[in-house]
Amino acid sequence: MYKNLGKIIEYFSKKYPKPETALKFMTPFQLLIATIMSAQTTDVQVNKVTEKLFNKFEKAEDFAKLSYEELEKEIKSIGLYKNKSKYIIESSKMIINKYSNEVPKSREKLMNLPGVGRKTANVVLANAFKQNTIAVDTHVFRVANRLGIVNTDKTDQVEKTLMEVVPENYWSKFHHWLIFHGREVCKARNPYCQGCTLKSYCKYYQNQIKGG
DNA sequence: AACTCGGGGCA
DNA sequence: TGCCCAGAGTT
Repeated sequence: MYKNLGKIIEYFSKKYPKPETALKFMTPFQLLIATIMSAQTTDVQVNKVTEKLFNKFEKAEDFAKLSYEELEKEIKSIGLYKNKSKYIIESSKMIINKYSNEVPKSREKLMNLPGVGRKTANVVLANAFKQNTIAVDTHVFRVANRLGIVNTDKTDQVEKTLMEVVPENYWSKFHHWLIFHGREVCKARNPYCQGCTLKSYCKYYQNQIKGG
């Protein structure tokens, strides 16, 4: 058991009493598409395009009909739009043809869709299907390593260890907490260690002050 | 294991 | 205006 976890949970519970997904939840299909789009960009950028996009195109059939070029125009502002347009359209086709027009509810099947890796699959499982998972994005990965809750460069190992160490009823909250903390305080570059309440529990900070 | 895809935000 | 940020697929 990671010894500072109680303190960390206590701090986050106060600071973020009711953490929620930044991606606006719609249908499971739309959440899947929004999550595919969110790779290598921010939820803010994705939310800028989804309202208009889902107003024009609602269901898998609507996306399956589009040409790559048509969809590229709609989502250009999120970047990596050629890949993502292809992933979205091909995933839509696969959902229709292979999964009876239902977003699959298993991780294996979700990860079989183009553009869906483990992080995206876990986000969909957690938010669309209320399965208890910890999706490991770059924030979760970085913050968990810095705090010293995990010590690994393997994403799958971060997920595994967090699920072992964090009480199950906190998995979803913990996921959001590390993301918020990673964005606002424990940033990839120039983290605000001085103002961070968790610094006395943080391996990264302790190493910083030791190193000078 | 390294490379590719690409825009927005910010110093 | 150039650097940094954020996942998945391919080679």
